[in-house]
Amino acid sequence: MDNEVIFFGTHENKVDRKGRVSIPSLFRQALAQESFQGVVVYPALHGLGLEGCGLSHFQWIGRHLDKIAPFSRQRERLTAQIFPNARPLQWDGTGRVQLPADLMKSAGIEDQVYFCGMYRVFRVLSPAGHEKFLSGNKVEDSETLDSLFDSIEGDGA
Amino acid sequence: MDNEVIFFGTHENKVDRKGRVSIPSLFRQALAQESFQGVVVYPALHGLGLEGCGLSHFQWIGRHLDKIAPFSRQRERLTAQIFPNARPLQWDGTGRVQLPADLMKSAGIEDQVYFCGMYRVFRVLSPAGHEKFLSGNKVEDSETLDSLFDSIEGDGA
DNA sequence: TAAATCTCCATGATATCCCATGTTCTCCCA
DNA sequence: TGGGAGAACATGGGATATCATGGAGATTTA
Repeated sequence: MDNEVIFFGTHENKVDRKGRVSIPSLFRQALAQESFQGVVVYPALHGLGLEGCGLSHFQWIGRHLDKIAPFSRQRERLTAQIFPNARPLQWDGTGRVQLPADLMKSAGIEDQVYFCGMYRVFRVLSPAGHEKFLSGNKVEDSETLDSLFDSIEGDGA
Repeated sequence: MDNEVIFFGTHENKVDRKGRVSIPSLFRQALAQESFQGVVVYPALHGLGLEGCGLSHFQWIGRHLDKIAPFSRQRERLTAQIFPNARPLQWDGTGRVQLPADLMKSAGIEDQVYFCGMYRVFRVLSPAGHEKFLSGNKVEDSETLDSLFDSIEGDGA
């Protein structure tokens, strides 16, 4: 697949006093061929900041939930974490969206955010959250990273 | 396969004061039939300089991630190692890309780089990094080299 | 009517495009 | 085999476009 949506890089942007923030141009380009010209944002599952993606990937997340037993506790918890607080945010002519106040508050975001490309999704973090994000995901030595990769099954190709 | 992307050789190029650098012509030729006319660059996993490849090889890395449970901590950590620091760099009409300042800094690159073809990927190294790269990968005795080669399985053909 | 949201325009910084130059490499012919 | 013409390549610099950002005014919502 060619025009796969992939989010790259770390982008530091400002939130103005109205709560507006520019979606990084690279992210908008990645989402260019989506029918919905905007992003879906929700509190990150691992508890740090917000997560966002295009609408079609958000729908894909929903389909994953369908695989979980319908009345299980796990399904309820995942669903409850994502959907009630998720918002579709359409960007304006200059590529900005309005961050809802409650999401900003829950992520501790004030006047500065980091957008971290995370493959099919991206993170939106306050400066402090970004620090935690970096230290929390640090891999101590390259051996560990290799072994993490090695634990993935090969594709036999 | 004919049009397999393989990177050969070592190429020494300059970084101009705007942060631009020519992608070696051989590398561009190798990537000629990729849909994205550029390279994806990220900090090398073994901690020395930058690594780069074509978009399709990078997507192949992504497909490895797709095998991991989508909401798992392991997936998050692996993704966080690569994507926030990866950038797609499209070359211009003269074959140059703009190296992002943060990547240059992390690799200690200033005004000169070495491109080292490494089969499916390539390295981008500062002069000092290139020195370390050479000495770090030196094989002390032929016994060791033999055992490295012996560890490769034949294809039975 | 007040508050919030959206649209539009201005601006500085940055990245990209475009053209020019010198060097090296390749090819061709004497 | 030597030399010269031409092409390909790396590189420099100025012009142009894009991007993030701030603010004024219009529109909507409660």
